[in-house]
Amino acid sequence: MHNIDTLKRILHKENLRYTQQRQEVWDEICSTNEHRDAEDIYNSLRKRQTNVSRATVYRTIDVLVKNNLVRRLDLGDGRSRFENKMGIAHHDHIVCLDCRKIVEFMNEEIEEMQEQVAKEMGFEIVRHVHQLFGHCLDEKCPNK
Amino acid sequence: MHNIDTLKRILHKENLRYTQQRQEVWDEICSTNEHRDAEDIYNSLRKRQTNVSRATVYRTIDVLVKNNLVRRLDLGDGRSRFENKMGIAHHDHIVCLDCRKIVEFMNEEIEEMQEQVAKEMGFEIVRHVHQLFGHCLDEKCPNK
DNA sequence: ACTTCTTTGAGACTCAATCTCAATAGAGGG
DNA sequence: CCCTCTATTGAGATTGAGTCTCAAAGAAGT
Repeated sequence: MHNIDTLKRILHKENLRYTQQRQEVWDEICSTNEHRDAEDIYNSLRKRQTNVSRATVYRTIDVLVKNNLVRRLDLGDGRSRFENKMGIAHHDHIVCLDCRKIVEFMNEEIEEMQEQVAKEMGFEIVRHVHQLFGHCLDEKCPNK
Repeated sequence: MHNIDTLKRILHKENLRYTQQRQEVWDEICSTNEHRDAEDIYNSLRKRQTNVSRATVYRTIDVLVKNNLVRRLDLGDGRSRFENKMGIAHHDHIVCLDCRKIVEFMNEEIEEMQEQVAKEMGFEIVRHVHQLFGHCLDEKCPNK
């Protein structure tokens, strides 16, 4: 699996050591496309007998985020969610206020307008947050 | 000052009593257009000999936010900022990563595209967060 | 003024996240 | 393969924004 090489590469670049724990955290994050928080990831690791401490989970995620292997998502509820970013195209999120479902969207025109706006205001954008919160029209969603 | 009536109106609507402390917090928030956190507001009150407890500041802000007199801003750094919303048109924010300056922007086209996207994904938007983070080109800004 | 019910304030508490520091373990050199 | 030098780890303490508790103070109607 070339995920091992990916991790080794960025750890080397950062002058950090390749350890079993860091590999476990990275594997766990790569194992789904859900948007999980650090506690979820920690619990998933424990559930499969892999003991990595909470502190190490947080520390490793920080390195992965810094190196663009993982994306940090702040939905304003006080805990960060994380998603694997390897080979994943840029997108933003829509969140259902009823069922907490998270859906991804991407619109090239919005991205461009945003650049345009920043330019007009005298800014060079480094990153942006664009989240839509509302009600999904899914049958299975509560409040329907 | 008709800010008193505004506050009295919403407190009455919420079946809450009109108190000196609530008036003080509302006055303080109305006194500037900065984007301050709860601690800033609490400190400003103390500085002018107005003793309102931290708990009351938080509680009052919650009522004001719920009733659209105040807007809560989450810039992802772990504390909420607040801005007076009375008669202020909708806008989003650009934040300078160097000098932490916050500038407001509003673009009708982006707002529309956003609605369009949500519709396509089967959502009815209630609110959105759109923030741009980058470097401002201001002379006085550090890193320049 | 009296009664009822809400609000307030001080400090305890929560919860995600970070820090501390002794014990453990990579990684290169011999 | 072992040794040394550091980085890393884990358990638990700590932080910090925000919330909760509960006795005392204060609105508001009668």
